[in-house]
Amino acid sequence: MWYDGRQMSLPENPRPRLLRINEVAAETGMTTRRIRYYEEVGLLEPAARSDGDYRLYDASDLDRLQFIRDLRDDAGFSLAQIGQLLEDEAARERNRERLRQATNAAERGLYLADAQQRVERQIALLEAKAARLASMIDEAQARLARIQGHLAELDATEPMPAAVDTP
Amino acid sequence: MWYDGRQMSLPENPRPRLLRINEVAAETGMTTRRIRYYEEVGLLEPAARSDGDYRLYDASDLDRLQFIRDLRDDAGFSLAQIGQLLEDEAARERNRERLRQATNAAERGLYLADAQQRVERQIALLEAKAARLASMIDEAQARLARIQGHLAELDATEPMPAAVDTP
DNA sequence: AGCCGGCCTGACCTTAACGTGAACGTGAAC
DNA sequence: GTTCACGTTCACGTTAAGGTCAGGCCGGCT
Repeated sequence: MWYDGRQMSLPENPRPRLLRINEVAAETGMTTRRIRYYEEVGLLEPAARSDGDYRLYDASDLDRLQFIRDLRDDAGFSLAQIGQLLEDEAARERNRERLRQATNAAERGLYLADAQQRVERQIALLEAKAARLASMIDEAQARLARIQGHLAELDATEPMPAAVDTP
Repeated sequence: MWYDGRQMSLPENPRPRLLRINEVAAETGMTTRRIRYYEEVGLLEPAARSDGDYRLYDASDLDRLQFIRDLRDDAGFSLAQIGQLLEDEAARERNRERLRQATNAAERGLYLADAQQRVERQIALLEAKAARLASMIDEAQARLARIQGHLAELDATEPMPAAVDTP
């Protein structure tokens, strides 16, 4: 990649530091297979490929992978749902490019408005899930209260539930 | 609320009205196969079997099924995790029996204390999940804020994003 | 007694989400 | 230039969570 010293002219590059799949796996705690699988089902495309077709990931790919894992493990979404949440990878690629050479402000505005919509949808879905969870917690607490009520009732009529010990 | 078929003590039996699997399926919106599968993996045992080996479910079974579905669909737990949450079915059966002939108050107290512990564990797990979800929502809102910040920045330097129309 | 739909078990089929090689190319080191 | 760990694709295996018959009993009605 760099041995060909040419190109990437312009005012000094911030050295993107692309990672190969094994490093990504180490950093995210996922297996390489899993990362490739996510690509296979369209969840993320590596930022680039090396000369010899190695996958090369950048920081945004790492973030995306973490996000996918959170959505799966914490929020419990299926990969299909996650795919919908993240919208299609093609659009992301287009946007990535569009932003990179964000020639004018209008284009940037379009991209940002799009991103805003997506994030808003994500938040809505997450909040819906959180609401359902909250109501489950409410129910559980109601059950707990009833149980504790019964216990109190017992304690009132009985002297001791014989739990500590009586020599 | 689901595992205590208590009350109904003494005077006149309220005719338990047991349901066959198809009725349960209709009421819960699940398939019969699914209900049998949950039994197969130890999530719930029907309250009884008929003379000819038909599964017969009572109200507490219905509640438990609903609870299982909530845990799966809303909270996103796997059936294995749900199994752990609900503790083993054998214990439940023992408790059901223990309670039915709740001879003395001390026994009732033991049962209730056990139930209390279980519900407390359930609540803890649900709240942990809710917390993770909440932090994901926070992150998403942070992203949203950043995007909106960029948009505001654009609006400030640019006259119009050309969205309304200019004749 | 016969009917017929519901129920039973058992067996195989399916899909999602990976795991586990096989066979072969890469690339930085020695 | 050979080595050897790492990478690639392709293919088949596996587990969870059911779906879908098949063949054979119930059971309520006539």
